[in-house]
Amino acid sequence: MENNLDQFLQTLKNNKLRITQSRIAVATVLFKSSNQALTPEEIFQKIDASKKLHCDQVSVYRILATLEELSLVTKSKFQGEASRYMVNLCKDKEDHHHEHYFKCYSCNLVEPFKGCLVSKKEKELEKAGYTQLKHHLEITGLCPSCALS
Amino acid sequence: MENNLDQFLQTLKNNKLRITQSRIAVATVLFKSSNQALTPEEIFQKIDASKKLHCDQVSVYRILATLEELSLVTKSKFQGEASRYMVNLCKDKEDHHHEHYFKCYSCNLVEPFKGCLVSKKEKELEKAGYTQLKHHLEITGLCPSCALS
DNA sequence: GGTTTTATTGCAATGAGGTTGCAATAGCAT
DNA sequence: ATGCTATTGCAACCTCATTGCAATAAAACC
Repeated sequence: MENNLDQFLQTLKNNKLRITQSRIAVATVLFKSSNQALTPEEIFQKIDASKKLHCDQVSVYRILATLEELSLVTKSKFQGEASRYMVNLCKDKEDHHHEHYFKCYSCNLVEPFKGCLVSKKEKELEKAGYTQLKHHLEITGLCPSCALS
Repeated sequence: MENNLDQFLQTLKNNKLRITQSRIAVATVLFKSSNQALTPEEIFQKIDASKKLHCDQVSVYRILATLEELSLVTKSKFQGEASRYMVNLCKDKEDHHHEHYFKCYSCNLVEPFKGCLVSKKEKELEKAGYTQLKHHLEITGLCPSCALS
């Protein structure tokens, strides 16, 4: 994990961004919970609880925006809820450009799934004259382990 | 259109709800712009501009929620924007339970499209143990007429 | 190592979009 | 015309997020 974190921070340097205590703290929290997608609030709480550093919640928002631009984290958004962020563990950026996520409403598990369900429909629409199409898909429900209990 | 409005209001009565000036005003605005999907704010502005009635914005929210429950209006929601509402002109409720909408980011045209793109994926997920699946899909872009200009 | 430069941060304020509690009002059944 | 109660208006509050600006800290330079 340290290696991953170091690599993560190195990417900041490579993009001429500073390695600050706040950025280290956000990254560390994300790596420690790399199996979950966390909200800015949750990340802020974890940093605050550690008492190692004071980091404003606004800074968490700004840091996450920066990390997302560098594709170091992926953001998932579900209706009526705060956005959630995870470290982007996949090296291959292209391949990892997931667009769709499932979220369990019980345990908040977020998982991306590959293959775009909408691209076919988009091609149809393009033939009909629509342009600059974008889409956003959310699937929610109970994940297999929550479904059992 | 008057007939439609009367029918619309009759549905309220049939559900033991009162036909109030505010509800008439909201319904009238929706019928007058039945080719557009309006935000609560826009509906409020239009009522206010007519100066025929004072109707609080909170009431517009509440009225729209009521109308949606009765399937008299359909709601469409796009990321980072206010919800939009249109009169549900289709009589067949089942058939008209569209889930997906396209929205033009230039003219704000909203149009539903039939056929669920996600149901196949959902069946796969159900086989894998996921339950109580719901989804939300948004497509945005330029509609054919905005794409030309 | 000390100084300078400027990217980043903290703080306070603001914004959008929406909800809630409660007293006052207006539908409508009788 | 009266009474019951569903609706409304108002004020307050909520969540999630963004912005402006002065203070601070990273890191490049000497």
